[in-house]
Amino acid sequence: MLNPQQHAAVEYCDGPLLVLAGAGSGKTRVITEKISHLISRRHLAPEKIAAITFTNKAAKEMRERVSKLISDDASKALTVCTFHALGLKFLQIEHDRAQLRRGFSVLDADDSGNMIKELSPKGIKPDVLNGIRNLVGRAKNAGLTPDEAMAAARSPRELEAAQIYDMYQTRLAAFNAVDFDDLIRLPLRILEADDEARAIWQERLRYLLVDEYQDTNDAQYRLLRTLTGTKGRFTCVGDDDQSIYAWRGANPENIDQLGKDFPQLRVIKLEQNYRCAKRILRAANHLIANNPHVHEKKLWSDHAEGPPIRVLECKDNEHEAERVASIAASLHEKYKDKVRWSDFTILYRGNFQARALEKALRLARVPYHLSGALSFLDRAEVKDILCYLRLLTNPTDDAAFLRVVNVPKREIGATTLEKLGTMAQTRNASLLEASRSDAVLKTIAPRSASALASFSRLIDELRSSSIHQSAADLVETVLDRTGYAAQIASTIADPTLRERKLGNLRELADWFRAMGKDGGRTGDLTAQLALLSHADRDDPGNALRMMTLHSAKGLEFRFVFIVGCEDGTLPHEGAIDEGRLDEERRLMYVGITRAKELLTLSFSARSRKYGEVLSNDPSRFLQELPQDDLHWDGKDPDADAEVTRETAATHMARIKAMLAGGV
DNA sequence: CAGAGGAAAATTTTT
DNA sequence: TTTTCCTCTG
Repeated sequence: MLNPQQHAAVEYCDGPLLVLAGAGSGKTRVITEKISHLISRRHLAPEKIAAITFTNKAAKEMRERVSKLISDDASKALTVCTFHALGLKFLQIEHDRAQLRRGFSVLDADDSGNMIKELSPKGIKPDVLNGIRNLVGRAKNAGLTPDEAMAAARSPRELEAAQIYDMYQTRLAAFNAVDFDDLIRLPLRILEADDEARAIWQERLRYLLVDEYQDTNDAQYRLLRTLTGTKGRFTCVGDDDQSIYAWRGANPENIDQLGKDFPQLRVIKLEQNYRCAKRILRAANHLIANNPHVHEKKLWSDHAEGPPIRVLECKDNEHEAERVASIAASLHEKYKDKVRWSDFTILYRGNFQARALEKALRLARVPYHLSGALSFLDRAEVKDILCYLRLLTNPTDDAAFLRVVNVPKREIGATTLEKLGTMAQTRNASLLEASRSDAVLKTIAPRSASALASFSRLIDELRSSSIHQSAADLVETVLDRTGYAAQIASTIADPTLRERKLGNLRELADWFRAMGKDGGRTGDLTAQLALLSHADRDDPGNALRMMTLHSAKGLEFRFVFIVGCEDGTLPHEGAIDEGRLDEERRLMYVGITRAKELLTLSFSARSRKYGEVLSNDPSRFLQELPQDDLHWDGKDPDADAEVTRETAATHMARIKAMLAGGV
């Protein structure tokens, strides 16, 4: 049953709509119900509807939920994907207008980061390099061309970044490749400039629903605006309190921009929380009240009060991990029939924090699933094979060429490649083309030249056989014909490791099989896979989930642990230094509001960084919580059982004194 | 050109 | 402490 506000949000389809939806207020429900409503009551064809999310995980979940409301055929025709995936789809159809050739490559963040590094002065300091990457990304997200970025540069550093941006785009064009930002920027440029394309796409997508709207950046917002035209056939759902991506260019002010660009905008607030126990919600509201607010909203819940929020005070990370693991295990034991492992989650600020937890969970025999950390798509062997596929479908992809030319070892080293690179550049040819040319090969040492020649022959042979093969079969062929499989067999002594690598490659083939069910070119599938590079393994099963606070957004769990509640970790020290505490606070808010029943916060007095021991203060956010709802558990492990409540204020003072004195 | 061994850096969050 | 990168040797 929908509440009146949700109902109104679903029914209102005549103009632009903004839904300000607090945490746990049923916003995904509104979107899925609305899709169903548009199809069955408004008779809109499902292929003309697109629901846009920010993560693949959210897209997957939304598709699952909506498929229960509509027919299979309708579900298939519907577009449910991320902004980036929509951009990719656009470019694959409109590659001519984007001046890309079919089979263009999508570089992941690693590839593009490395390319910018190569274009920067060598010996550059890592933080300066990161600054450049940031500035380049910002220019792209603002929808600026390299020329515009150079004109807009206000400092020597910005000018340098703009020049690197220019070289970077030139190189991408030469490689027939795009990066993540281009997946938004290029479609936007085409739609804004090309009336015909705009008309086609506005007709093609008649209604847009955007989830997590507060995370849109400027380019994404313009894309939305351009796609929906002046009529504004869209529903945006967002929550300014859950804006946690400003660091990568998200602009939460897009929420206000909507009202300026669409004066007819209707705004509906969802304020009833269906997820959290009263106490948990009170803590969240209390915390977030410390942030400035443009849109006041008062979230309420009619759930039970719930138990106090536990705060675990620990000696060090290991101790913290052990306690969290043992509390989880005893809860699971205590409520055996009523609780599943998948009801638990442990959240943290940075992926590195998972390490200590993993160890403790293994020891406690708790089944867990790590989401987000080095997925199999990030593994070297999988990336190698993907680069082979990229090179096969896009012979000008020099980045892929460089990655695989000497894998497995073919005696093609740095000197040879440098020479090849210069030759290719003067002839305006790709590296693969250059290594096919006799004139080029003549200038290279005979041994290396013949190695290069046989490599290019190998690629050409593989390409001709690739035409008749599915992507999954092609993976097998590549493994076999390139000698990659043989290399794994001969060079890796450890049988477990060898099996893991081969298993990863088999899984890659499986992915292609699953993705290619409805057809699709190998090149297109490879590009799609680049977008999945993180965290989207299928069903983790009945296991405790561990993830960063960022990737927890949109999810809910009965039992939530947030570890590392220390100043310097959460809030992160960089954020403290730069005075960006609001976003850190929202991150904590997101974490707290994931919990339905039980919330446990923990911090440790000491932690090891690079082997060095540091002492921490408890997170300042702990003091911003309603102290009456907290239950402090001291360092003594026995205290984990049942502890007398101490007033939080005295306890906090004692901890501070102890930290100041000790260590 | 490849592998070994030692020095230096690494930890914020993601499409 | 662990991982990555660089240099040196065969």
